[in-house]
Amino acid sequence: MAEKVTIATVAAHAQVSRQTVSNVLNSPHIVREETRRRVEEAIAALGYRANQAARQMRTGRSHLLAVRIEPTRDGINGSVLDRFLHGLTFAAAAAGYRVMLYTADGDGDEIKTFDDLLASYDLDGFVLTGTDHGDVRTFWLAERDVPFVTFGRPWDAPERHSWVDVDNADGTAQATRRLIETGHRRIAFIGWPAGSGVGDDRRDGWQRTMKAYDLDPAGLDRGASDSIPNGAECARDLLTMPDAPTAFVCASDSLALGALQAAGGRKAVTGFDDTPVAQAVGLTSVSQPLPEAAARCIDLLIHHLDGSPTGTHQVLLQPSLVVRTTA
Amino acid sequence: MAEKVTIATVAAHAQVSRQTVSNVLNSPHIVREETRRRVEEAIAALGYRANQAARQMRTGRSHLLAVRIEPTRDGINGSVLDRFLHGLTFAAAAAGYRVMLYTADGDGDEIKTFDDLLASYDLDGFVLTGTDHGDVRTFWLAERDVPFVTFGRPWDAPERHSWVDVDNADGTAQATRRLIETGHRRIAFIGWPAGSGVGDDRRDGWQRTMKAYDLDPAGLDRGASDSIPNGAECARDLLTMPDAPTAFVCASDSLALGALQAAGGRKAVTGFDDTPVAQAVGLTSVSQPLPEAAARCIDLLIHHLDGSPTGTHQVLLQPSLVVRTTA
DNA sequence: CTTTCGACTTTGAACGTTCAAGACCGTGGA
DNA sequence: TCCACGGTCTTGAACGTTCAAAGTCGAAAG
Repeated sequence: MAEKVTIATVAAHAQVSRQTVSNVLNSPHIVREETRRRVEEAIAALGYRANQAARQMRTGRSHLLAVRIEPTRDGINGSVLDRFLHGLTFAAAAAGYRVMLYTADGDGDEIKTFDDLLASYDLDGFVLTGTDHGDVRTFWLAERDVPFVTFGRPWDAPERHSWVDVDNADGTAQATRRLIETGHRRIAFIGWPAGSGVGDDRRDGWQRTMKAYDLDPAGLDRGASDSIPNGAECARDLLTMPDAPTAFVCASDSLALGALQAAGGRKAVTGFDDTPVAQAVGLTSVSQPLPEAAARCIDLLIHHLDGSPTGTHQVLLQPSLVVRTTA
Repeated sequence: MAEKVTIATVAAHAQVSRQTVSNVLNSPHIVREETRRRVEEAIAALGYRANQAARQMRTGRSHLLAVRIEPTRDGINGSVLDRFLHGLTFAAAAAGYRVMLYTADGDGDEIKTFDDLLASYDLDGFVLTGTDHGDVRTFWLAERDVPFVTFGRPWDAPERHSWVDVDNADGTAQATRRLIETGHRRIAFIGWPAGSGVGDDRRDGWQRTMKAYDLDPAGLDRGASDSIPNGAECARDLLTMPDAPTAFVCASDSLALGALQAAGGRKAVTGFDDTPVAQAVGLTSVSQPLPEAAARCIDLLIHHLDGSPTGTHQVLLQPSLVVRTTA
């Protein structure tokens, strides 16, 4: 059908050389006004679009970013990634970049994939989600000067690399404050076992808020791995206390759902992540600004790519409490 | 750090020409056994990986596939796409392809994106999800001989292009059969308004099964757009009937959740899609084999790319009923 | 002994772009 | 008048790969 339109086609049509067309695209200021207009008209008339592969060969820049897509971890929280991905793709497109997906089985496999993607496709950068303590992946990438941004901060050394994160403590603080303001005094926290950065942060938010209101959090704290049954068990355990809690702040919607089941709907419960499940059952939950987080990730990444490679940058976003029927 | 390893590096190391290395990679059979081994050793020793951009320039094949990522439609069903995407990425990687994401606002915008992706990145093919009746996108792609596969069949002309789909009717049939076998006789269907291929198909499965067991489906059928409140309203409406239903087969987990709320847990309910919400609340639901569907999409697409371009192929997969506490 | 053939390998060119360097041209200072 | 200069544009080369065509060599055929 349409013959392939290359820079040469445009050049011929506008009566200039290849390089001038290239200049119009990449350094418009060095081209004379009138020439530039003529070339731009030719580009529009012919529907020319630069071939990325050829450009990449010369410049070494692919305009491709990679993100890992994980096999829906626990079913409930999976859709967080979904929304984040959409935001990334959208923001990347606006900046002239495209998002490529990859899968991996564990960190070791992921590093092998990094290597492969970099060698084969010359990827410009990575967005990592779900970073661990002392994440090997970040060291591998940093060592090779591969630009990357993580969604989730490195808890051991906040300034080691650029990241975007949501203020988890503020999320549970908001939830706790809301419960206190609606009259609750005995407010329990159901979270994950101590040791995970995110989990500890969410616990902190609850604890600090309790203390700020002169409420004693002692004994009202439980930890278990993320699942509905575990949430239910923790809640049941808390309810057998002498001075049993009247409300539960939970570190995830899964745990919250368990608490909700155990409490039979008679207690106030808040979750975290505002997953579709929360929307479905009317669970009050802390919502992360995912589209904005994604956009900031792209911002930071592109800043690394285009701008000065000086230093790292951090962005901390505030979550918001979505109040529904359970609190 | 590591100097760039090109085909020339490998050639020098193995004492052969560039072309021989290329042949080892692309047509090993025309290279002498011993030479091939030597080249392969050099490749391994140097960690060589073909540069896709350069390869693409010569061959016109990018080894890139594109999928649209949508802004989580209704919140509940969103995660279906998530799981499908993971399957696609995984299957594509196994076949030497990578998956690129794009977003679009409506079909018109999507076509503009097609154009852009094809011109800029030389995409090899597309996977489309959620096709409508007489989908403009499929015509546009077919007209330009761009390989594509849809997940979801074209209801007006099943053989117009290649597709992979799940047998929706079989899903609701399984659900209905299960309810009948557990003693229910008055089984209602809550679906979408007539006119959508998928929705009609799901209704058919229920209706046919009812008739197969000599049960009269008349009057037991409701339609509303997908949401929890709508599901609840349909269920309430059905429950006011003289000979009220004891069970509800629903076309989605959202509707099922509504029915569940309206029926107060006293009636049997089945949903569709086995979303995280269903898992969370114990809803019996029809599960689509998403990883397999994704793999088959990739199969078909690659068959179009590598093999003979003769004709189209169709794959219909069977869903399975995940029995939980609600039925 | 020469020719032909086949198996294998190499060479030059090309894909579409941008970099580096050079060419052109009119202006202004010496 | 001549030259240097800055602004503008053009030319050749290169990125890493594969295609097309040509080269090499030993063995079989004439």
